[in-house]
Amino acid sequence: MTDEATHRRPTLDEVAERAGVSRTAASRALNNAPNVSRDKREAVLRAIEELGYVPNPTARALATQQAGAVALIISGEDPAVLADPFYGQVIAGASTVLEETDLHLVLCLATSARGQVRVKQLLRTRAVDGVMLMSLRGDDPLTRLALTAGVPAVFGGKPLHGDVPYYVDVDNVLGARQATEHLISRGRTRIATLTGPLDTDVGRARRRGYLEAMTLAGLHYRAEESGDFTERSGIAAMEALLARHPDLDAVFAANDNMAAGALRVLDRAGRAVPADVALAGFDGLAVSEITEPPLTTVHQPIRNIGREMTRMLLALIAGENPSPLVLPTTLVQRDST
Amino acid sequence: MTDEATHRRPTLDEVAERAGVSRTAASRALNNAPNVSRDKREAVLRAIEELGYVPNPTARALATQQAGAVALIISGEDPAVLADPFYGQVIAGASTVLEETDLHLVLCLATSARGQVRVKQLLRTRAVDGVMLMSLRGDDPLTRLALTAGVPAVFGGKPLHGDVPYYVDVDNVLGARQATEHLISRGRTRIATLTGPLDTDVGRARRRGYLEAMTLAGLHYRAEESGDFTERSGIAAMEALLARHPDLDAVFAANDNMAAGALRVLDRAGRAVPADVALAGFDGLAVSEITEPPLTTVHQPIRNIGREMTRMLLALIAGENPSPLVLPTTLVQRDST
DNA sequence: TTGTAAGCGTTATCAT
DNA sequence: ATGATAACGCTTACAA
Repeated sequence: MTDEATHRRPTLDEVAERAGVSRTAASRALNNAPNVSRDKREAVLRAIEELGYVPNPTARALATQQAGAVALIISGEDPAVLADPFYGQVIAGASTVLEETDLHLVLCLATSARGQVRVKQLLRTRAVDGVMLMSLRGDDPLTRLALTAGVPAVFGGKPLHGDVPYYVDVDNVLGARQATEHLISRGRTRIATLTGPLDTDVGRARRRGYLEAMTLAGLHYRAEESGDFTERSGIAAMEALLARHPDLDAVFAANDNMAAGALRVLDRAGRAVPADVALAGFDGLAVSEITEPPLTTVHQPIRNIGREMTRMLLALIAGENPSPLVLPTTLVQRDST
Repeated sequence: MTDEATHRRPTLDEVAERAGVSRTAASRALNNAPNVSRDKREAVLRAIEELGYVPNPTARALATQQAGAVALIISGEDPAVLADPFYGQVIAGASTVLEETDLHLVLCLATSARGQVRVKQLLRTRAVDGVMLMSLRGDDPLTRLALTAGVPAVFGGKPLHGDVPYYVDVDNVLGARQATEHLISRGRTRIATLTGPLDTDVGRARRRGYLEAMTLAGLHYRAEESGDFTERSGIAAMEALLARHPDLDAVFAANDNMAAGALRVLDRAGRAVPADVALAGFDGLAVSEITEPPLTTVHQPIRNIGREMTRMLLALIAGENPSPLVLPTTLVQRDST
């Protein structure tokens, strides 16, 4: 009603006084506890209304020893990781779940030395009630830190080293195997792969899926280059691959960004896709639909990953003991194969 | 050192006791205030070290009346807006600035009814020391709310209605005009435009730039369809455009996502780009590089927008009175024109 | 059902 | 320089 910009905000004491009750009663009414009489409660609510009272979250947090927030921690080489629309989806998924609670989402990029330090502080000071971590490298000190910080932690994708009790992942091995088997079913035999970073579980798992499929099919052809999931790295890796293995007739890229990069290289090299070289990616990002030709890819339910990570964290905070989750992937065939 | 998971954390009182000083002295040493003797300070720091003390941010926040966090509020139709890599860049920019402070970043999606309510509460309860708002629609109630909440607020892009004192924007009119003039310089005369949402400033501004260029060049051709900055909407809009104005020879799309969609439609319709139809976008997102042909686009320094918004907010919080900022754009010519 | 009083862990004030 | 003492605004035993 009135301009609240300059007005000092009323406290619960003032509400209580106005309602003619004790502060305790006011608090009870505010948090609709059972043990308040009808009339007192109404008096309090009226006073709250009249005074425009809003509770002070910080004071409440101090009293209840709950921060009222959870953090999403994104590790990685540099802040540019966020350019990958992947994270936007995860965040969106997390948000929709948090909306139903009274928890806020704190976003932390642990992508620089300074950022790592800040995350460390976040954990040590227990400034949040729980954390979700993504994109940890094999030797990321954050893994151990998160596990010993005494704060509920769930991981998005298993870290490479160290067993973590709570995580949400997709079956990367199976997905990659299916993509490779699909390429094989299209009659390809000289199938190469563009791997992700081999110091991450996801990078290794997708490579393993490729190898499994090749082995199971009795194919002995092997050709690989690794990248870091960016399109740029896909370009470099594909160039190297083409130089070293000019006879390849198919490529399984560990994600869509790298596949998009590979596509450009193949294009420039005059290799028709899929006629000369069949190409499959992983993720099911928007980019896979807009390339020419659109990419066959292994779709993973990214939004769900964010949702499920958050649900798991909430369960953990509530004192439950949720089981790790492995979400399914689905092969989406498009014109690149 | 010890497993802190179960151990109760020491308080400042305990530090003081251990150091044999008053809590006041301990507090002073902790925040390295000037008025502490050398030996007392050292004793305190030693005690802090030995006890593994970390200050409680909530208690500090209550005492100092500062939340220790700022919020980035993203409005929009649905949570899918985050799929746009645009926001990832803004977030990355904001993070790099916040890393140098002791402020956390709270991310809020005001994309659902529930989300709007939560943002409202965030503002009313003053749970953060300042807010940055993006993607507000013309009639977005958040605009007024943010301005009257008594919390420092900076806007990313001017809201359509209502003058806001603090914002970071790019010169959308000029950028769009340059893109259109570029198309004209390539000999095109029947230039159409795919606009953004016309209830946003950015949507209208880019349309205006198009109109200005056409008028200045004495071109009377007019053709437009509007979308919502998604690739999907670009497809629909381009289809409509092509149906109604089959004679067009160039298109200025209000952003790269829509341009990418338009490209697909043109492709399917057998219109060669740029031979038959020249196509330009806006943003300079990664997508503009990977289409075939790559897109001519108006590049805006997205990362900087996040950085500058944050800097402006910090200045505001510090009690300064920063000036609004309009960042420059640059035309990047690629093969689509 | 009600209220008193004791926290929660800091910082800020004000004498000394 | 120093240290009581009082905020900060809420929750929660505990007693009545």
